[in-house]
Amino acid sequence: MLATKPNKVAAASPRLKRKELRLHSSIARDLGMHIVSGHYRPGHVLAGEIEASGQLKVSRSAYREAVRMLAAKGLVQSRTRTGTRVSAVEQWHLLDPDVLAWVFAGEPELEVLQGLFELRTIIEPEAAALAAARRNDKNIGVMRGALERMALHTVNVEAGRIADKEFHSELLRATRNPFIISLTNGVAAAVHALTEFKQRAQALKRDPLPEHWRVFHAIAAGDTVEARAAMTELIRLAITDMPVKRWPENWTDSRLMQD
Amino acid sequence: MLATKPNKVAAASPRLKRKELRLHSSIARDLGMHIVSGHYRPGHVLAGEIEASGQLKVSRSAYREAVRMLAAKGLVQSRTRTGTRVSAVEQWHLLDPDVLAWVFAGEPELEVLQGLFELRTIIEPEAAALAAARRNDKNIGVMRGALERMALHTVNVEAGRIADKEFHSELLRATRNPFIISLTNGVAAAVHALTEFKQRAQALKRDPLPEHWRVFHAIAAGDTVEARAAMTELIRLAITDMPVKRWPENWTDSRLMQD
DNA sequence: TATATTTAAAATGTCGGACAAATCAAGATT
DNA sequence: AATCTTGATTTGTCCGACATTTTAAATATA
Repeated sequence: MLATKPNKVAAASPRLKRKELRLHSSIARDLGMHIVSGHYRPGHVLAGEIEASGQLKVSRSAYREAVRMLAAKGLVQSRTRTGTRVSAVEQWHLLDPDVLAWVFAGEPELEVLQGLFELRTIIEPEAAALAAARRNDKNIGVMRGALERMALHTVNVEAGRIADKEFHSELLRATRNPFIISLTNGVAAAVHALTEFKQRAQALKRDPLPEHWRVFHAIAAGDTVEARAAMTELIRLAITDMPVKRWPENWTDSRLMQD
Repeated sequence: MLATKPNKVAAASPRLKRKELRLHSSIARDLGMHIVSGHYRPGHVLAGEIEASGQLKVSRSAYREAVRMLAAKGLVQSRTRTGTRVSAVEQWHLLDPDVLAWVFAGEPELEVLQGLFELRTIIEPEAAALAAARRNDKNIGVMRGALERMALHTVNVEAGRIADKEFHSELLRATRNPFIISLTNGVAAAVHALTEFKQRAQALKRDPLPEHWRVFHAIAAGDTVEARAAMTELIRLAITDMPVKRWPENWTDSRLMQD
């Protein structure tokens, strides 16, 4: 502990690896992933603080702080004497960026995939229309830059996927609607994980750039109608790109363009 | 503090008053409301844990757990040596039920009101259409019951507002989309606080029941087109009911029915 | 026997103090 | 001038104790 001051050899250390989470955060992440993955089901009562923290070899304080974080995200609920139990799925804050990322870190179930695309189909075309009406020059610049980097790297590598994420984030930011912007972080995280998931299954054959540029040009031109249509098409193509054998029933019909 | 063991006299105490939050939760609530209300602005560094917990007369542990909860909701970020600072608004999880409730507990700013209605205008008509396509008998029963209680109490009293909230919650639940359902708790909390806000300003003159029944009947009949239209109208009326002097510019035009 | 009351237990909640780790700023060294 | 060292400050972690709440068992009571 003493006299072993680490010398400064590895100064330019490659700390790009991971975020180096604090203890309580990494406990929350592990526990959270176990919960959303179904390992701990709703209604399940976690081990008591003493036992759980003992098994994890951490202090009760750190463990409690982790549980507080999960409770803040609606995943668990603590009561005296009863213990800490996993909440019903309806209580989960599924749009929380962390929760969403945890959900899509594993192999998301078909219904979940479908649910996310459904939400995107509802939100993003209207968001694109709003963005077309309210974007400023900075928004346009960031979006163009993101697309150029996306073209440079392709979405088959991490840098390209990050650019993709930034494009969508900046688009939502251009709506000037704080609630829609708040969806950004969550949905962006999910889409990011999702693209990774797609990549795991198979390299993307089709080039997704053209539909992105179409959305961009519509927004840059301030054409709300075209922006809405372009975004609808972009999401439709993204759905077809998913390595899913068969979407349930007549899914896309039952919802879109009913009128 | 000592030797004053409270006897069990007030056994049947009227604890219906409040939820009797735990210490850490009430600290988080107070701090959170100060943050979202603008009392602590983004970038502001909170007092150190020792000082802050000392001023609040609570232990450092309880204070830290409160901060963890706020961090889980994206309101603050803690770093060693730097301290705990209020995050940028874009980082806030505005759709978190607690955060949303805190925002609308005060006098929400016009832009925020506008943002929420904008989101509802986008989401809820499509949600109503989905609900019409996927609702089951239980959904219909709950929604009918909620509307009947709403008619009985009117939205000018708490019981009526709760019924209103349940109607919208059950509607979103009927979409069978977990992400949309997750919006439930948040949006419902906001609408609830909002109706209270409206009530504070003036008792509602117009009876909101007819448009609710129209949505209900459309969903019960499985008519997606009518459900979408009815919900659009319901929200439009809700907007006109808001005690707002003047909505910014040509707000509703710039967005809806552009095509 | 059935009911009500009391008692005991078990879990989270709160407290206080101590030390560790990280990080920034200023000072010392080369 | 640049680098290294040192120190100070703040959050992070650990530990141990007690309080509070709630459930369940035990006991007394009708």
